[in-house]
Amino acid sequence: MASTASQNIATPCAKCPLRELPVFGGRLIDVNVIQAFKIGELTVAPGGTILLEQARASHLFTVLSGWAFRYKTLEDGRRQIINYALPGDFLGLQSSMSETLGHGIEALTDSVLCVFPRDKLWTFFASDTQLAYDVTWLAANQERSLDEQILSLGRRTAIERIAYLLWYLFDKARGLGMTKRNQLDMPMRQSHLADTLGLSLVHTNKTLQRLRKERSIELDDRTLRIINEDALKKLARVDDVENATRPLI
Amino acid sequence: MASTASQNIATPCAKCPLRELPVFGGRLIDVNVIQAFKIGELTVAPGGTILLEQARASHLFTVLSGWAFRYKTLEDGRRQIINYALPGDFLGLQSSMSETLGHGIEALTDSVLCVFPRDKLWTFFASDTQLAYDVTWLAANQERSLDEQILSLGRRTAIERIAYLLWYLFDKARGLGMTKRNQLDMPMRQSHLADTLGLSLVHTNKTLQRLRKERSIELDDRTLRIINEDALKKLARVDDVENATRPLI
DNA sequence: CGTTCCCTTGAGACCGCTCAAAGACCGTGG
DNA sequence: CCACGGTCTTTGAGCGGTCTCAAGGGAACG
Repeated sequence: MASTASQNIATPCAKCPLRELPVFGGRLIDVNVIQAFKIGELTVAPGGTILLEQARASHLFTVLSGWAFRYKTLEDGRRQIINYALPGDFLGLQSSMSETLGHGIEALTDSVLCVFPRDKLWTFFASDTQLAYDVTWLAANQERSLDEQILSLGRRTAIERIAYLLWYLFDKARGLGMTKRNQLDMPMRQSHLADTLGLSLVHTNKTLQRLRKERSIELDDRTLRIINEDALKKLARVDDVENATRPLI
Repeated sequence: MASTASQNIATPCAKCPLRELPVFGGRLIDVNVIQAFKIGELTVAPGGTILLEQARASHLFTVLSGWAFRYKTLEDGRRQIINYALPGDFLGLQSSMSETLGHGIEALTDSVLCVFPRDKLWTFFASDTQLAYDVTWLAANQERSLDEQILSLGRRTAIERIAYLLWYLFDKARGLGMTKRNQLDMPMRQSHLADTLGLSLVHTNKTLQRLRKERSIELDDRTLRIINEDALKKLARVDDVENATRPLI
C-alpha cells in the first residue's frame, strides 16, 4: 500500500524540499554525492517501527517528512523516550557503528525516510570530506541536545521539564517552517510526553493543566499554541542558544 | 608547577600507554597521524577546570590519565553531571563543532590530557579517512552511553540508578585495567554521585547504605568493591552489551 | 586543637506515584 | 441514528519515594 507506492515516487535529492530551508542554508553537500549515497525511501505509518530495539542496524536514515521518536525500554516495560526526530534529522548512527542497536525508533505520523547503506559510509567518508565532517557534526550536535535532556531529567522539576520540552519542540519545528504563527501540530499523546519527561501519565496531565491555567500554552487535541513564550523559556531556564545552520545529509 | 613541568615531558604518541590496552586493540590510527595532530598536553589538578561552561571551545582533548566529568548547571546553581571521562575518552566535540560550549568539564584527579586543535580537524579529516571515521565512531558511541543515562534518570528508581552507575563505572574502568580484582579507586564524592543521579545528597547516601547492607557493594572512603556483580546488574537491569574494541584518538 | 570537608542520621514536608473510575471523542456496525 | 467499544484525557484519593532542614561525628590538615 502506501509504502509500496512511495518506492516509485522517491524524491530525487535535487528536488529535496528540505534543501530550501534556511536552517540548512549555506552548508549543503553536493546533491550528486548525497544522491549516490541514498539507496531508497522508507514509508512508515503512525505507530510503525522504523528500527527494532534489538536489531542490528544496517541502514542510516534522514527523516524527509513526519515525526518519529527514539526510545529504550526496561525489561519490565518501563519506556523512556530519548528524543524526537523531525525532518532533516539523521538517524541510526547512534548504534555505535555496526553493533546492535540498543534503542528503537518508531513513527508518530506517516513518515518518509531517506535510506542510506551503513556499510558504504566508509567509502563516502573517503571520497567526500564534507560529508564526513557533516556526519560528525550531526553526531556531536545530537549529543548536545541529549545533554540538555539529561539536565532536564536530573535537575528540572515536572513543570520545568514540560515547559522546556514544549518550547524545545516548538522552536525546532519553527526552524523547519512547521509552525503557523504560534501554533504547532504535535502528534504525540500525553503518554509520549510522560515517557519523555520521566513522569507518570497522571502527573503529566495535571502539570500540563497548570501550564494552561497560567496561560503559557494551549494544548487541545493535537495542536500546541504557545501563548507566552517568554514565560515558558523563563520557567524552563532556557539559555538562549544561537540557532546556527546545520548540515543536511 | 605541575602543569609547567609536564609540558616538557609530554608523552609521544608512539609511547602512549593507552595504545597497549586490549580495548583499543586492532583499530589504531597510524601513530604519526595522531602525533601530527597533537599540539601538546594539559595537566590539571583535582577540581581544576578543563573547559568553562560558557567558553568557546578551541581544543579537543583525549584523556591520557585521570578522571574528569562533564556537567551543566541551571542559573540557580542546580548542577547535573552528564558523564565521566576516563583515559581514552575524547572530549570537546560535543560543543557542536565551533559554537559555544554549553557544558563544563572539570578534573576529579590529577589529570593529563592530550590537546588537539579544533580548527585542524577538517584538515585531518581530509587527509586521513580512518581518523574521520574514528572521530565519528566515538561521537556516536558517546551518544549511546548518554541514551543509557537518560533511561536511568527517566525510568530507574534511586537504587537502580546507583546500581547502574556503579556497575557502569566499574566495568568501564575494568576495561582500562584500572581495577584490582573487584576493587576500584573512585575519586568522586557522594555529592558527585548525587548530581549524576539526579538525586539529593541525603537520599544518595541512604540508598548507598541499602546497597551496602545487602552486600552488593562496599564503598569506603574512595574505593569501591563490587561484592555481588550479578545482583548489581540484575538490579540495574543491565542488558549485556558486547564490549567491542573502540578507537583511540 | 580548631577548621573544614565529608559522611551520616533523624524528622517532617511535599512532589510525584499508583489505583480507580468517570468523561470525551471517534469510528464502526446494527 | 444510536449503541458500542476503544483510545485518550481528566479527576479524585491516598500512599510513598525523595526532598529539605538540621545537627552530629569522623578524618585530614594547618
